[in-house]
Amino acid sequence: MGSTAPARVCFPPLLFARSTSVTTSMYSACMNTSERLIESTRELLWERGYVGTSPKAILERADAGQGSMYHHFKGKPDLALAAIRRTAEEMRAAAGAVLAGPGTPYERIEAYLRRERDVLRGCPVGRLTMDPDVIADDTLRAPVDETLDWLREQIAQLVEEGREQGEFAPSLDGEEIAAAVVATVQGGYVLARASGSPAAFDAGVRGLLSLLATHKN
Amino acid sequence: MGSTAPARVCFPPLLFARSTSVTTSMYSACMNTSERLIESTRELLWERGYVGTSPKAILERADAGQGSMYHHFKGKPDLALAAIRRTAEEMRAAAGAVLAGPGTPYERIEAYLRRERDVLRGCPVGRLTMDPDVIADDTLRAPVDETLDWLREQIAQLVEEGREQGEFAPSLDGEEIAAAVVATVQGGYVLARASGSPAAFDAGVRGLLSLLATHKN
DNA sequence: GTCTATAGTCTGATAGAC
DNA sequence: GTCTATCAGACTATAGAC
Repeated sequence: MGSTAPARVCFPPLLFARSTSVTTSMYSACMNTSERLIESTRELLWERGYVGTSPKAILERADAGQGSMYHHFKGKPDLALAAIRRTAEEMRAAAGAVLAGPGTPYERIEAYLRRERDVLRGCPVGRLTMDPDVIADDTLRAPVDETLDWLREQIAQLVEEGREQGEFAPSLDGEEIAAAVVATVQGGYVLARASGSPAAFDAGVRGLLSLLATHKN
Repeated sequence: MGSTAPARVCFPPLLFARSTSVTTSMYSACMNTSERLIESTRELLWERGYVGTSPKAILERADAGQGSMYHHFKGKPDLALAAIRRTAEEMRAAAGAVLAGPGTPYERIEAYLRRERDVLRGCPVGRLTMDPDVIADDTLRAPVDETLDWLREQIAQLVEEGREQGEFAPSLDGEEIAAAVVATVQGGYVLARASGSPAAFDAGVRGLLSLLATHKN
């Protein structure tokens, strides 16, 4: 067994915060170069966005040379695409698990809204919408669009389900409520980061839930 | 009267979209250099954020040389601060006018939510929260924080007023509803930019209003 | 006040050795 | 596969002429 051992993710990569600037990635020992490049890019895209992330910074964090990056990927956009797709997929899985979990439709929407989050870091998918180079490139924007669209659809179906079961008032529109729910989360990150505290995020979630709760029968 | 004529804003600078890339600013003829630098920076911060905006791009859009910028401002952060402060002030004035306008508390909140917006451009204040260099610098973050905080306070007071007048249910919490309202707007921009269409923004606003409306008596 | 010239660093990419 | 060397251009700032 040498350096060509199958890639195994030792740590759930984006689940631990990286508050300190380190030269060698904590997981550099247990991933191949391609994986390290993708994970480093995912972290940097989350922290600094696409425009604020340079190949040099990616390579330093991944502890790799220029050649490795241009061997595995066509360039910065190509590597970013791989990173964005993986982040989108991860978010879909995490949100899907909560939304498809146990409980009534209201309870599952509440579980999604109250789901544990690293609020001050923002949403790794949503933040990309503020990146001009991501929005300008349909290929980079697609995973972002699809993920948020999928999320709204899931919640809209849940609202419709709740209406049919009589948990929600018949007057509610599934797609509109879903958009309000997802927007409250995405906007909650904005308020939290502006104030430097998660309090505003939590307040927004409680506010929306208080409005939604009184529509239950 | 020469080039030292008092600065007069010919066009409400940020109210017309700049879809095309131009070398000379439309308003370059009727502003002094300092003003042009600030207005160019405001545009670029809105379009590309702080990290994505270079002094070179600012100077080209303002039709000014390096020397002018470093004469009037200490550097990029100093110029950005002036631009951010002005944008924050403008947003406060615009939102304040609607929130202090005619109508019941609900109607004024509705007017704020339905207020005409260039949705796909996003919020010139809120988008800065996704900029790592803005969040890392308390001086740059302050105007953003203060503006969004002020906005939430205004809406919270409006909700309290509506409760006292019997328009809203007593169970509603002003600060929570205010956070949900502002978050819905900020998150609406995210959804709209992801999908490339203002539809999701409008859906979220309608969803929130439909929840809030049935709390009226 | 405004300009150009210059500087040192970073960006994003290519070439070619090992 | 991975590395270093190299490159043209951009980034941010300073110096000094006008």
